[in-house]
Amino acid sequence: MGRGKIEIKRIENASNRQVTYSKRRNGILKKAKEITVLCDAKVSLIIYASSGKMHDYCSPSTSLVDILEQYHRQSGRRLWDPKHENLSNEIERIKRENDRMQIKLRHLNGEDISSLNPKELIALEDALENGLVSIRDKQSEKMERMRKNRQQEIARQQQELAMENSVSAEIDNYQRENHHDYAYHVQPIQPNLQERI
Amino acid sequence: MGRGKIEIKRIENASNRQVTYSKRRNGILKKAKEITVLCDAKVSLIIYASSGKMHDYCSPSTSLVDILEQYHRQSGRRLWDPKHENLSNEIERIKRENDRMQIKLRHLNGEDISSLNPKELIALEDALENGLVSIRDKQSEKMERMRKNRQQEIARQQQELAMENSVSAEIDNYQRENHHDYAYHVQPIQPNLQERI
DNA sequence: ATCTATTGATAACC
DNA sequence: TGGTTATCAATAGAT
Repeated sequence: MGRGKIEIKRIENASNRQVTYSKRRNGILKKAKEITVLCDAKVSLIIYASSGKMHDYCSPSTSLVDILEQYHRQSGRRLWDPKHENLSNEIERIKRENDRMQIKLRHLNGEDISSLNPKELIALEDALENGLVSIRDKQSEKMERMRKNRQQEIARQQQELAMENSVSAEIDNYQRENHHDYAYHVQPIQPNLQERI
Repeated sequence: MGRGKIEIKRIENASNRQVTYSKRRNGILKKAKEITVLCDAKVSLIIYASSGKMHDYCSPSTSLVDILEQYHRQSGRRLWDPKHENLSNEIERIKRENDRMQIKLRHLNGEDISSLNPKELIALEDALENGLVSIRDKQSEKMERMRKNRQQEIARQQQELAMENSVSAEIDNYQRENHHDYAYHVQPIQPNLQERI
């Protein structure tokens, strides 16, 4: 229906396709609304453009969930049971992994180890020892680093002090050598200059 | 469209309504199919007559589940029943627990411990030490038990042997004291009785 | 978006 | 239901 007849096959021109999509989509939505009003029908309509944009209609007085539940009952088709099953399996898988880890943790805490054979006990002992060793290594490494930093800081402070002392000494020298009379007047005003710095 | 224009409102005549429903339903289904072909659209359409009879269409190359999942993602509306949500929450919960345990295990192995503060490191060290201590305790306890069992077994065997010896001795005595003549006849028939017991 | 010639859908009828 | 047809509605192509 239009200026010319068209074949029902994919419209190759993308822009034409988009225009047609938009017009027909509105048409279908309108028809859906009409049939619900005219005939007391319940309609659920979901349309996706190839772009991914979605439009939907659901007759008033119901919800998509209702309609899908009815669909589920009437068609016998399982819409979300497969998903349920997947989720359940996933839960089982994770729970098993959980249990394994829990047992491992308990063993590492020295609990429930009666069931272990001697070989397993030795492996467990080794694991604990290795853990302990690497933690102590890291700790002493850290200590060492801190000690070094502290040492460097002390050295730095000492150097700073030495530098300051030498500057004071130079000032003293300068004053003694070049300004005997002047220094004589000044000193009482700042009696312990070198000790204060 | 038809011999006369109609108002879009519920058709009161039930039979007319049914006819119109049937015709329009086919119309919508046809339009749905057309738009999927013409425009690469994905369509899910479910229609219920007021009688309860259902008709549906879903564009090929997808399934209703796919479309509903996409709907779920895009609209954010919850289609899945609470059961689903519960399962999802359960999975999240278990996964979090899993992660926590995984981290703990790695820490106990001495891995990824750079992020721990000194207090945590000390706690970890203590935990490892406690584990080690209790495992070694259990091991030595087992050893002790085995040693004791062995000792008891030896004692039991010794006692048994002593008992056997004393029985032999008694038989010898008996024979010597009460049946000198008889024993003299019998002995050749059962020559080594005391050794066999 | 809007227009409109044309096709397509369908209301009334059988 | 299923078919016919006069009429209305949707829309293809153009602007």
